[in-house]
Amino acid sequence: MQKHNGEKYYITTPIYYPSGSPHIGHCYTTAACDSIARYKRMQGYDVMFLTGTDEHGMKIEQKANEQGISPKEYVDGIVEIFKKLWKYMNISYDRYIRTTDDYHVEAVQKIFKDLYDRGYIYKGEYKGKYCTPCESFWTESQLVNGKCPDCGRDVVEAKEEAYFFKMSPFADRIEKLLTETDYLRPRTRAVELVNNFIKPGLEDLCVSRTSFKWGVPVTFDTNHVVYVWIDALSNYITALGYDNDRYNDYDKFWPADVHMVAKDIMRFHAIIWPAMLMALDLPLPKHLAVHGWITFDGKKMGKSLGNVVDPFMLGERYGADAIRYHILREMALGADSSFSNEIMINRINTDLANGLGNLVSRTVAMVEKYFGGTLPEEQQSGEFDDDLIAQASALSDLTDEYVDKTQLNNALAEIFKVVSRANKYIDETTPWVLAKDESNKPRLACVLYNLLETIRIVSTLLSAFMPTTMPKVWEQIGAGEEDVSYDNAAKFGTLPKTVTVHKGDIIFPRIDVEKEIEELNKLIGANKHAEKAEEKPETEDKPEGVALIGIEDFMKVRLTAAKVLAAEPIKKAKKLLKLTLDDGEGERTVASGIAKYYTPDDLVGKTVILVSNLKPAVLCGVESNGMILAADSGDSVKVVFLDGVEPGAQIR
RNA sequence: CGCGGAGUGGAGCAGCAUGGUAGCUCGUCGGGCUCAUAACCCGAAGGUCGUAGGUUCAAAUCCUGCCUCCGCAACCA
Repeated sequence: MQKHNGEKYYITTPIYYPSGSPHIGHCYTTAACDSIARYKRMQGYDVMFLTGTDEHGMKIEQKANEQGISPKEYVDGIVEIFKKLWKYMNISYDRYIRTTDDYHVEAVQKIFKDLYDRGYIYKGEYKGKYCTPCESFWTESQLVNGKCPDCGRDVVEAKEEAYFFKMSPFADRIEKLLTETDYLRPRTRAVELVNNFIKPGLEDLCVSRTSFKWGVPVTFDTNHVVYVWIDALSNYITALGYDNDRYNDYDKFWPADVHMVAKDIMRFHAIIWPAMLMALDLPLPKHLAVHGWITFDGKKMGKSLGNVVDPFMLGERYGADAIRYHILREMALGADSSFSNEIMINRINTDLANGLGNLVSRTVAMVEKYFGGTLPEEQQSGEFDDDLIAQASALSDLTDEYVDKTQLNNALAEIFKVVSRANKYIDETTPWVLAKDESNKPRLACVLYNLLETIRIVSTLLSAFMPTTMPKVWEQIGAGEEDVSYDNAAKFGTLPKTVTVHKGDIIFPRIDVEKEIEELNKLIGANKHAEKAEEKPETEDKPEGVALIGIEDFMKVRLTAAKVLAAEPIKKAKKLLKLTLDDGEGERTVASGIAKYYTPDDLVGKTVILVSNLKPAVLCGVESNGMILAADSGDSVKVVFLDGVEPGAQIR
C-alpha cells in the first residue's frame, strides 16, 4: 500500500446536452466518476474531476425559440438544475465546463484554425448531389438509382460550403487503438466499431454548419458555426487550459486517465476524439469506459415513455447515498441495467439496512451495553479472529483493483462480502454468551474491537461511494479523521484499544417494500400526468406538430380508403411491410412500419385509410407512395381498419 | 446472407479464451440465535446450462446448423 502523493489522475464525465432536465442516467455516469475521483483522492492522487454541459446546437436554438427566450437564457436555466442535482448527489467535481464559456469558445476557434492550418480541415464541397426542389444534399450512398431518395427526381452536382475533417489518415491507428490496447472498456465493443465504421472506410466528418447560428463561429469564415464534434469533444482539453489562458493544468493532467460515457456516445469517443487528438498531435486518453443504459421496468429510459425517474424525488425519499449505492452496485460495465422501484428498495434494505446499518447498530449497541461505551485495555484474541482480520485487511487491495478497472459494482460487492463476514463473526463468537461471565470480558472486548475495526475499514473504503453517510458511521464507532484515512485501510488495529463509541441514529432505515412501492407508483403516475399536462402546450420536439391548423391545411391531406391486396415483409427492413393497395384508381405500393405488430395475413383483404397525396419516398429500397393511418401508443400500434367501404372513398 | 451481443434452478447474473464436482445475489421452505433496524447465522429444495447434431474417455465450456430475444445500422411515410 503505497501513497500516491502528487500523482495526477484526470477523470471526466461527458458534457451533457441540456435539452432537458437531468435524469437517473446522468446520475449514474456522474456518480461513478465521482466515486472514482473520491477514491483516487483518498489514495493520495492529485485528482481533476471534470463535468459540464454541451450547450450549442440547433436543438437548443429551437427549444429556446419555442420558449421565446435566448439560447443562453435557456441553457442557463437547465445548467442550474444540473448543478443543483450534483450538489444534491454530493458530486465533488473540480471543474464544470460550459461550452458557452468564453475561454472554451476561444480555444475551440483556435483548435479549429489549427486543424485547418495543419491541413486536416478543408473547406468542402459536397461531392454528393443536390435536389433543387427538395433543397437537400445527398451523398452518393443515399441516392436511389441515382435519383433523389426523397422525391425520385434528378439531382445535380452542387456545392454547399462546409468544412470537413479528414479522418481517413488515422484509420489504421484507431483500429489498433481499439483492438490492440485496453483503451476501450469493455473491449468487446471494438469489433462492432471496427466492422461498422472503420472497415467500410472512415468518411470525412462535416464539422461546420451554416444552417444555424447557435454555436462557435469559425473565425476565418463567419458564415460557419463549428458543429458539435470539435466544439464538444475538445472540452476535455480546453477545461485544462489548452489554447486558452483561463486555466493552466493541461501539462499536468493530460492525457485523461478515464473518460466515462454511456454507450450511445461511444462512437464519438472511440473514433472521432482519438482522430482529433492524433491530428493535433496530442497524447491519447488512457481509457474509455463505456457503460450501458439504465432501463426502467425493462424499457429504455426516456421522456417519451413518461418513465423518467426523478432523481430529486428518489433522493428525498431514500437519501442521495442510497441512490448512489444502488445504481453503482447494479450497473456492470458495458451492460444495461434495469431499474425498478422494487429492485432498488430490496437492494437498499438487504445491503444497507440489514447488512451494513444493522452491523454498525448491533456492534455499537453491544459496546455500550457491555462496557458502557468504552472498551477496556485488556483484550484476548481467539478463534475466528484470523479469518475476519485477514479478509478485512485484504479488502483495499481488491477494491483498488476494481476501481482501476472501473468496475465499481465489483468493488462494492467485495466490500459487502466483508460486511457479511462480520455479521457471521458475531454469530460465531456469540458475544451475548461471553457477556454472561465476567471472566470472559477480555475476550468479549476483543471481539467487539475486531468488529469496530472491520467497520472502520469497510466504511473508509465506502466513503468514496457514499460520502454523506460514512462520516456518521465514523462518529458512532469513535473513529477519528486519521483512523479513516486510506493509508490505514489495510492496517487492522488502527483504532485505539480503548475506543469510545457513540450510539446515534439509525444510518440506513429499513424500508417497508409494499407500502413504498404503492406510494411510488402513485407519485410516478402523478408525475406522468403533470408532465403531460406541462408539455402539451409547449409543443415539445415537433414545432409544427402541435400548432393549431386551419381547415384549409387539413384539406391538403387527401385521405382515401384503400384495400390491401398483398403484403410482404421487406427483406432489408425489420419494421417495414410492403403493402400493395387498391385505392380505387389502381394499385400502389406503400411501405409501412408495422411489421412488429401485424403479419401480412392480418392485413390482406382489409380496408385501411391511405394518405394518398404523400410525396413518394424510398425506404430500404422500396418506393413507398403514401402511408396508412395507425394509432401509435408507444408500445403498440393499431392500424385503423374500415368496414364496408369501397376502395377510393374519400375520408374527411 | 448488414454488424454485434445474449439465451444457465422463480428473478437477476458469474462460469465458457487453459474442456472433467454448475457457483453467486435475491426469493421460497426448514432450523438456530436474541447483541441488533421482525434484522443476523446455518441448512434444504429447485437447473437434461435455448435447440439439433458433431469432436472427445469427458462439453455450459470447442465446432456446425437452427430457434428466440436485444442493441446498432439501414432516413420507422
